[in-house]
Amino acid sequence: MLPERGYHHGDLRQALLAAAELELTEKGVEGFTLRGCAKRAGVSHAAPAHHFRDANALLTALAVEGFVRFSKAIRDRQDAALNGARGALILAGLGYIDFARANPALFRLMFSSSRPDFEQGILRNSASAAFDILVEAVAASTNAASMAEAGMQDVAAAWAVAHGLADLLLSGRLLFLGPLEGAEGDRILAGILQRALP
Amino acid sequence: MLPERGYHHGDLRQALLAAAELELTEKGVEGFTLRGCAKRAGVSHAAPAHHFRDANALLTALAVEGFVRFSKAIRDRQDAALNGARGALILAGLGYIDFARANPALFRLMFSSSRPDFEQGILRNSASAAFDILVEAVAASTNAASMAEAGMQDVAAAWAVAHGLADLLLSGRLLFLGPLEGAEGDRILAGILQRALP
DNA sequence: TGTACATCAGTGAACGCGCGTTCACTGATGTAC
DNA sequence: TGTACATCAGTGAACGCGCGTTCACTGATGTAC
Repeated sequence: MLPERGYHHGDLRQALLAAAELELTEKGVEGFTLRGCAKRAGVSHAAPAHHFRDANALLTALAVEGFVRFSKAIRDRQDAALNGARGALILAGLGYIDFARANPALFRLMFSSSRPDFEQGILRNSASAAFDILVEAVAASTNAASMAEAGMQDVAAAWAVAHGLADLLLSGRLLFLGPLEGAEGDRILAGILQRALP
Repeated sequence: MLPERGYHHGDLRQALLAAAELELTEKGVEGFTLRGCAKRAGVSHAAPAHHFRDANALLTALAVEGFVRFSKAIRDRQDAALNGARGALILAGLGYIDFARANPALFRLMFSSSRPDFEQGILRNSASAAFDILVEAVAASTNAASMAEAGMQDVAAAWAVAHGLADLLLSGRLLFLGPLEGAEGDRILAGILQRALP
C-alpha cells in the first residue's frame, strides 16, 4: 500500500537517489547540486540532510546502486551465452558497454569521478563484486588454475578492452566505426572484443 | 629578453594556461574556476576576459596544448622502438599510459570532460593528429593495406586497450597488479598490451 | 627625435546568483501506559 | 481504546561564500606624422 503523499514523503531516500540520477544525467557530475536533487524530488532543499550528510554521500549511495545494477547487466548478458566460456566473456564485455551506454552519467560517476567515497565499505564491496564477475569470466575462458601474475594480466587486459571501448564510446571517440546501435553494433563491438580479449 | 613584470603582464595568455593546468591538477575539472586561475597567475580576476571568453574557452585551449604534448609523448616513446612495427605499437601504448600518469587532470580533461569545445577546429585537429599516430602504428603492425572495416576494428581494439589501461590506472583500479612504477611497471604493462594489441 | 593619440591590457569595486548550511519551527508517526 | 509524549521528517527564512560578469578607470604600448 503506497502511503499518501502528505507531509512525510514516504521514501525520500529512494526518491533522492532517483532524482540524483536524473540530475547527474542532465547536469553531469560537474553541475550536480543537492538543491537540484531536492527540487526534483519535490521537497525543500534542507530535507535531504535527514538522509545524506552531503552531496558526496548521496553520490556514494548512487554509485553503490550503480555497481549493483552494473553487475546485474553483465550477468544478464552472460546468461545468454551459447559459445562456452569465451562466448560468455565476450558477452560480459558487451554487457559492460551496454551499461555504460544506457547510463552514461552513472558510469562516469562510478569510474571517473572522485566524488563517491571509495573508502566506504559498502561501495568497495559493490565495486569488487563486479570485479569478481570479470575475474571469473576470464579464468573460465583461459582455463586458468591460479591467480598468478599471468592470470591477473589477462584480467587487466580484458578489463581494459571493455572499459576502454565503453569510455571512448561515451565521449564520442568511436564515430569512425560508424553507428553502433542494435544487433549490427553488437556485431562490430563483439568483433573488436574478439580481437583483443584473452 | 624577458620583459619586466610591470603593469602589463607580458604573456598572460600563456601564464593562464599554466595556471589552469595547476588549478586542474589541484581542484579537478569539477572544482575548476576562472578566478582561481587568475589568482594563480597573479592577476586580477577580470583580466582573463581579455584572453579567454570564459572558463570553457580556457579549458579548450588547454586541451589543445594537451593533445599536442600527448602526441609528442607517444612519438618520443615510439622512436626508441627496437622490435619493428609491433614493438613500436606497444611502445605507443606505453607512451599513451605514461602521458596519462604524468598528467592525470589534463588527460581527464581531454577524454572525459564535456567542457572543452570539440566543435572548435583547432581542438579537433590536435586530437585527430594524435589519432593518426595510432592508426599508422596499427597499420604498420598489421600490414594493413586499407582502412577497411577490419583495419578500423584493429584500431579500435588497440585504442581501447591503451585507453582502458590509462583510465583504470588513473582511478586506482589496477592496484591488484601491484606497483606499476619504473621499468618493472613498464614490463607488466607491456605484457598486458602484448596480450591484447592486434 | 618628439609629440599626440588610439588601442590594448590590466585594476578594483560592484552586482546578482545559486550554492551549502544553519536554525527555529511544525506536522506526522510511533510507543508507553 | 485513549491519551500523553518523544521522536522523526519535513518547512522556509536567513546566512555567508565564491562564483561569473560588468563597468568605469588607468597605466602601458604602438603608431602616425
